[in-house]
Amino acid sequence: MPELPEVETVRRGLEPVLVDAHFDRVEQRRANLRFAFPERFTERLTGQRILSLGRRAKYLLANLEGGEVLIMHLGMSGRFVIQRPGANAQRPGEFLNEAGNTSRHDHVVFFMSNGTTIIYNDARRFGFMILVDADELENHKLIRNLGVEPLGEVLSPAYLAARCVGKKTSLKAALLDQRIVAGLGNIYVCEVLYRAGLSPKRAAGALALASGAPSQRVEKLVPEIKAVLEDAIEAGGSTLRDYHAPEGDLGYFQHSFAVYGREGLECARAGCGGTIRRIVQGGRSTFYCPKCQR
DNA sequence: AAGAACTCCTGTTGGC
DNA sequence: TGCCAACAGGAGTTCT
Repeated sequence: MPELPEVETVRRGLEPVLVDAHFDRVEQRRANLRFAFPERFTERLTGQRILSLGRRAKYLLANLEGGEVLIMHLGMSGRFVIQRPGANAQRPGEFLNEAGNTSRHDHVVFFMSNGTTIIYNDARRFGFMILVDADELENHKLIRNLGVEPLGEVLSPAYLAARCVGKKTSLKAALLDQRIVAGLGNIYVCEVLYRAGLSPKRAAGALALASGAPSQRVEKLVPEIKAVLEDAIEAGGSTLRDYHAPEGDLGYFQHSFAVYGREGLECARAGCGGTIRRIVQGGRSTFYCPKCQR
């Protein structure tokens, strides 16, 4: 499901109900998601107070008072649902499928000391939760190879050019590579390349000059990465199929897509007149305008 | 060693 | 209407 803007929206939704609360009880309803749950997962959480809820790339990081960090990843279909104390126990209608029930995909339930119940639901089970010592977090194999946060100062044209020098892989694949820029996913890469006027098929190495210095292309690209993500966060992320923020709110950035999901439609760029195409790169859909993205 | 292909899993959708 | 292949916001692992 979620790329950086959706994960950040989820983080902001969970923060007020998680931070400073304790886990009164944790229900773990299966042995694994994408990975096995940690040993004694529920025992290690129970009674712990959450000091803060952070985000790195598409990972949510709950810092626990006892010194461990609960790392949560939503995969493709993971989501959190918050039930307020005293609220009708009925799940929000938006979440009900034709059978009137999605509870078979409710894999983890947090019962918090402030009375809220937080349900982790994940139909495809590509998400996961693990626990690591706070001191080990930066060295953890899932974290240590992540590239820069796209919204931080560190992502500059010079950085991206340096990371792409000599790369023969496509610009699309390079931007999806979490080791280079951490947090972009399939939708936002398409949107970024459109805004920057760059073909997704172009070699990533074209972002650097022969000297390794940033090219004009990357000077254009980097500000668009930041702008698209900021716009999407501002909009509460994108709602496709079944994505919801934890309170059930819908994001609305999907109404701003210029290319994603728009195959066959006319390019919206003034004076372009091209037609949006869908191609497959690395087994995933890429949407772009062949006329104005070069 | 880079880059591409394959894999995990379930639900929805679109074409016949 | 029903059936079934294609596709879905991710990314670790395995190949070439």
